[in-house]
Amino acid sequence: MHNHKPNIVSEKRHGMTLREIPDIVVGRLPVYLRALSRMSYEGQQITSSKELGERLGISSAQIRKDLSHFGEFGKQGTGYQIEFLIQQLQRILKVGTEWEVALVGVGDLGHALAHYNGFANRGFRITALFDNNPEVIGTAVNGLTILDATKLVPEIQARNLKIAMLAVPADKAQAVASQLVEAGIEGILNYAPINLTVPKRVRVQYIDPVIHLQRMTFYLQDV
Amino acid sequence: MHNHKPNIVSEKRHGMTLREIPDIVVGRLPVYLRALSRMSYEGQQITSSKELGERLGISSAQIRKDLSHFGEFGKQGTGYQIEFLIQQLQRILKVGTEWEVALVGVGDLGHALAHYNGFANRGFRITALFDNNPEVIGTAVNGLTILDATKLVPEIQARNLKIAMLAVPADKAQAVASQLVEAGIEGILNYAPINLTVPKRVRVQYIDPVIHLQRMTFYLQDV
DNA sequence: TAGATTGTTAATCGATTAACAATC
DNA sequence: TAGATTGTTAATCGATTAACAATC
Repeated sequence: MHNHKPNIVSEKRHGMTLREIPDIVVGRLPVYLRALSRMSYEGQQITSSKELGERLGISSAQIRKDLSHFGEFGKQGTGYQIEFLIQQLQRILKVGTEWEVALVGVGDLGHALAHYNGFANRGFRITALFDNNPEVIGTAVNGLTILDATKLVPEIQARNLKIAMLAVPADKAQAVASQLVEAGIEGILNYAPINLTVPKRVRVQYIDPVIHLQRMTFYLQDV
Repeated sequence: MHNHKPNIVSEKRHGMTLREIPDIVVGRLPVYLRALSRMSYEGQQITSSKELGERLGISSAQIRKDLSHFGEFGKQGTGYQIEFLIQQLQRILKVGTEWEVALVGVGDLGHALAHYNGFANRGFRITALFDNNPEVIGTAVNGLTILDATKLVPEIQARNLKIAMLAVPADKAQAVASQLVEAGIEGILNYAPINLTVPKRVRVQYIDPVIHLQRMTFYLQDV
């Protein structure tokens, strides 16, 4: 049977009770972190829930409530020290140091991901590339040698990787995902336009541009 | 002031009343469509809300309720004709025919998107490429000539494009987005890791892999 | 001090689910 | 017919917001 209760996780010891963190709150924290990092990059030192909310199209109350699950990070009358709040969110999200990430599938998209410099300073670094195409195995992309996908399980185990990006064709995605699970991967970022079946302990996030486009066309006038 | 009510849209005339469709429901329809298309591709002809829900990790009641906003598409005792339901969802999402899409920024990611064959048959086709790099302007990618980004507004207007993908560096994204709005674009799929400010009538969807990764690491054990 | 903003509470609002009559 | 499944209702559950005491 499915568990239709929201996924929640215990986080803060609060007096004697343990609070639970709704998934939807966790989902907003990276967005807060990204906006705060931008503010910091632009030289700003302090912000308020009101300002941050206006930037993100979120109510100030929601931001304060979300943060309150984890502690008290602001000052009445003043707001939040941006650098401090960034540090706290990095700690909460466990992105204070870098996670090493495996990338499976080095086609066009895989190449783009391997070259992407947007992972740096945000907690991730691709350190292993896999493909099953004999013509590319052994070649280097962005300084990393592409490994044989048949060695995926032992290589990932040996490196103790916990996160993988999946950029293989849709009809290969489930088989590779199962291998990733076997190798001990606990989080999969899936670019294949297909729903994966994995054990409950493994987190899957989906990126499919068409899903986003179709969410927009619903609201557009037919041409 | 912000409008913090959920975005809702009138859709179905239901007796005398007009129903409103919550954003969150609209967001699930493309996921249903993708799964149904997969089932159809695999030769299946009929499904039920129970089966579809189990595939997606969603309750059957939710699927039935979501669909009920738009009409009655199933048969008691039998379930849903997959092809028929696909057609209905395509109509509702307005992806029965192809939308022409502009792509701005033909770097690594832009190349991958220009080559991606996952848009075909799902309602979208990239028909215009723009970049500001003189070395690539005029060259072709996947049969499309890259146009000068300084011509973005008149070109998009002339072609009457309504949707654009934004794959430029973060520090250029807001400026380009403003141009897209000026050109009459009504939906932007933004790959730059930054929040865009656009008029309310313009829909923005965000794709930032790091956001997804950070949503996963929250739940992982620190290494 | 006066003004601003936090963290939190309680109320409101909306989404999800259980249950079932209808019916294929 | 018996079994299965829909579409819908009402109840439950959870998320958001308004409001405000606390306090910087």
